[in-house]
Amino acid sequence: MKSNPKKAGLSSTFGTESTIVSERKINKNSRLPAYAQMADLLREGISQGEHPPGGRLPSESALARTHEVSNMTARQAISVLEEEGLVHRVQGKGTFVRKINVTASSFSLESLSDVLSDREHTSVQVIKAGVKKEPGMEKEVLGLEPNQPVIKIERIILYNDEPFTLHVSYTRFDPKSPTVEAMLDTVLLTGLMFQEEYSNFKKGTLRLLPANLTEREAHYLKMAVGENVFKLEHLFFDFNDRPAALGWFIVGHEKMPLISKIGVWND
Amino acid sequence: MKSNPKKAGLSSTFGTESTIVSERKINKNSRLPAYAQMADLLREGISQGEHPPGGRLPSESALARTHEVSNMTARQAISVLEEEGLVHRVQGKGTFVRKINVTASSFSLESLSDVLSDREHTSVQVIKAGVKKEPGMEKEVLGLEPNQPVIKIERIILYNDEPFTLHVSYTRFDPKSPTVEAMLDTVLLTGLMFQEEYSNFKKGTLRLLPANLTEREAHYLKMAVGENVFKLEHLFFDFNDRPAALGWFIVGHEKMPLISKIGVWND
DNA sequence: CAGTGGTCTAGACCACCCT
DNA sequence: GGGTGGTCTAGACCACTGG
Repeated sequence: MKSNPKKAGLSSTFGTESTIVSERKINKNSRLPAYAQMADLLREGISQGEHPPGGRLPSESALARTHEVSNMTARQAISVLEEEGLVHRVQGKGTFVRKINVTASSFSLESLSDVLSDREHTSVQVIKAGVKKEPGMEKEVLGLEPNQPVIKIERIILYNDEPFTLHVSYTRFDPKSPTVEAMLDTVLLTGLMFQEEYSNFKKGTLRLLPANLTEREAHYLKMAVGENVFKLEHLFFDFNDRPAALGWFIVGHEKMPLISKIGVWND
Repeated sequence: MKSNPKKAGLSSTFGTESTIVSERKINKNSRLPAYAQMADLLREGISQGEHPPGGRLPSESALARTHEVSNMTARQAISVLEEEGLVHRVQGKGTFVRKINVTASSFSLESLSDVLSDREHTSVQVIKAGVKKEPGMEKEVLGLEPNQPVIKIERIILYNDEPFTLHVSYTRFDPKSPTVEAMLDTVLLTGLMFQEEYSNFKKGTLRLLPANLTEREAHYLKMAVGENVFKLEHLFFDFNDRPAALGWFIVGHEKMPLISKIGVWND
């Protein structure tokens, strides 16, 4: 199918050689599971206008009947499309093809992940690491008194020996905690950013912001002062639900493209 | 549980009144489905360290046995946690508790959606609308000759009569197309941004970028020149897979907070 | 009321992993 | 081979929607 590109416009859908997608059979001996084949058929049907945006899909039981599978299998097929954001179900009414919508999309950090999990080509360069005793807003966030110490680390993560991102973090210094070493490991070196994650944190929040490079940041990242970059703030909590570490990454947007596809992509 | 906050640290998990989460029964007469109750129990177990990060959950059949439900139901419970990003399954090996990881998160535009779908408090103010005949890079993207016309629209979306976002769009002008009106409707007024979406596009890509307000943008948005903002670019394709509309939104980051939660949040 | 999606069962067989 | 997740069946009953 995908190797036979043709003009598949709304009006040319029913040409002589084109088959009605919804009538194609599924092959139960294929390595591809029945539900996946069925999802493909439905997706193609949507793509070719057989089920227009806003329209209703055949009911689950009808689909199960025509494709000769059980109810649960048909349901699973539809679930695939639902997770892709292509359809949505309404109990008692039916399953409807979603109309395309910018606000329905989401952006993942996998491009960041791809780079950082590639240990072969990634290295870390510590700029500054030590105990900070002066007051600061980070202590407020971590629930500490102004005179309690925190661990501050600044480092650059390099990819192919080129600066990729700058990471600043503040971690609560609590020698009584058995997890402090693990936290340090997490925040300092390997954790948070490599495939083999080491984090012992329970939960966290992230916030993405637009920013401009400061002189200092630009220096370390070998970029121009004022350049548009992303600032990715993080705050992590330990298993006692106490804030335990906060910080942020500075990374150029061309190094971390945030792209999202919506609608029906058949490739 | 949630109304009884206590220090539930790793070492204080097995206090006198706390029960081992995994041994609590599910109530088959509850309005809450069995799989959801089971997912809650597992989530709580993870939250309290019963299943530490990196550890393996009991097998699906074991969980089905101990909770006295069928295999499929236990499986569905685990699927909930998997969709939440809390566990991941490996065929032949087991289901494992994910270690927390910044790069695993994703950011949705629902804060934007919330505002734009609130028709009560939203209005649109068109700055400029017309046919552009001069060459421009937008024509290249749309696959047009330099002298073919495009429709250009600039408008502000207001929320509670305050400027919320600036939208610029270029749409292919193709009077022969039966969908051109629908496209116009989509891009101009209601579509793309309100709950009742009208889009007849098949697919699209979005890209999020950091930017600084230009003088012109700042003027219309009543913000300061140079302020850090998000630029959300979009490109939509019609059902013939031809690029049909492109444009971008400019929106302040405080109006569109991009926040993501990761790990175990029990609330 | 009939039709829809949502949940659930008690099995079955398969693909995969490890020992 | 034994354990794991992945797929699948042929039903059942429920909750919700709309006429």
